[in-house]
Amino acid sequence: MYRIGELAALYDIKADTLRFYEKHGLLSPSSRSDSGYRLYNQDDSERLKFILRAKAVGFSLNDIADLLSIEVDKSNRACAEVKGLVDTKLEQVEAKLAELQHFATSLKSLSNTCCGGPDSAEHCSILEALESSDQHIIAKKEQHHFSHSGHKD
Amino acid sequence: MYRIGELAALYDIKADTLRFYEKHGLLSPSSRSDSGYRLYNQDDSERLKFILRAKAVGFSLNDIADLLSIEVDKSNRACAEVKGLVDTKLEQVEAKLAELQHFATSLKSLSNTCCGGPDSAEHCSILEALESSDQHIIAKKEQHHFSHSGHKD
DNA sequence: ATAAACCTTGGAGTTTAATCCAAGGTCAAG
DNA sequence: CTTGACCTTGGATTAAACTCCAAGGTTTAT
Ligand SMILES: [Zn+2]
Ligand SMILES: [Zn+2]
Ligand SMILES: [Zn+2]
Ligand SMILES: [Zn+2]
Repeated sequence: MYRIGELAALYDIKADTLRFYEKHGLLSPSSRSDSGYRLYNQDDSERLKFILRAKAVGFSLNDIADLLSIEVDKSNRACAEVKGLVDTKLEQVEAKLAELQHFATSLKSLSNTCCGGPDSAEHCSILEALESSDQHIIAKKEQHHFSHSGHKD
Repeated sequence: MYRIGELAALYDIKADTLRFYEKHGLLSPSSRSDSGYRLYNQDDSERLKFILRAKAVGFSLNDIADLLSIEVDKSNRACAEVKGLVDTKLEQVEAKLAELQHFATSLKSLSNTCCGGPDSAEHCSILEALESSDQHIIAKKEQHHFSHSGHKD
């Protein structure tokens, strides 16, 4: 059993955040002490881990609440429905994954166009790309800024 | 040349959002009409595309402003420094990518544990996982909820 | 038995990223 | 030459997700 401060410390968040999650129906402590202190058990802790991981990958608390609260109506829902909800989230994750991969590729080629040398960035191809039409340069792979006239690479 | 409403329509955002980005130093129109209307050119449009893509993958506007505004001090910075900043962002993207992949894997095995059938989700393994220690079930791949006693799969 | 370090509640304040509003100026069409 | 769709500014409001505060109760350690 963890008190609120202990659980918060365990995940490096604030106790306030846990109270906030409780108020918004994401995570309630499974019990309270005689004096009213919140007491979280291992299941609560695992649930928090799930919430934080979902949050870390860009789900809103509302998204997460949807996902976690399917169970309220449990007996009136079919497995198909539940699985559908998870699969919808999965599709969203995969879409985000694709975007992120695209962006990583852009950044990688942006990085590749630059010599990374110690001289002035006056004619740095990264800056040239960011100032105006990045797509132009980002689209060309392995360019290694040949156009760089300000200094030798 | 696009007026504010045109550019906004092009990217399916509000004109207000463009004014907001301008106020926060992310994107200024390259010119104004005689009457003071904002006029955006193709470079502005490409820059907006970059901003929106960065935003879509989870960068805050501050992150994006950092990335876009390296150029202010251009001549006093070395290529190494500029490249370093891009590489730092790239590392962040790759970290996020890894988290997202982890999460997708979790969701996939969560989905796999469920039969997806038309019967009551009373004993649905997805719900069982979400109610308590998800990690337990999420860790086991290809489980296909054998423990499902509520109905046949 | 009295600090120090925790916890309780309710409510206010903060940040981010818009989004809306009011009062007015501009422009093309009929 | 007026109507309607657009634009301008500054300022207010929203929503999400915290974060902080005040006034007080509890626990633990000396
Ligand atoms: Zn260089
Ligand atoms: Zn460079
Ligand atoms: Zn089933
Ligand atoms: Zn199921």
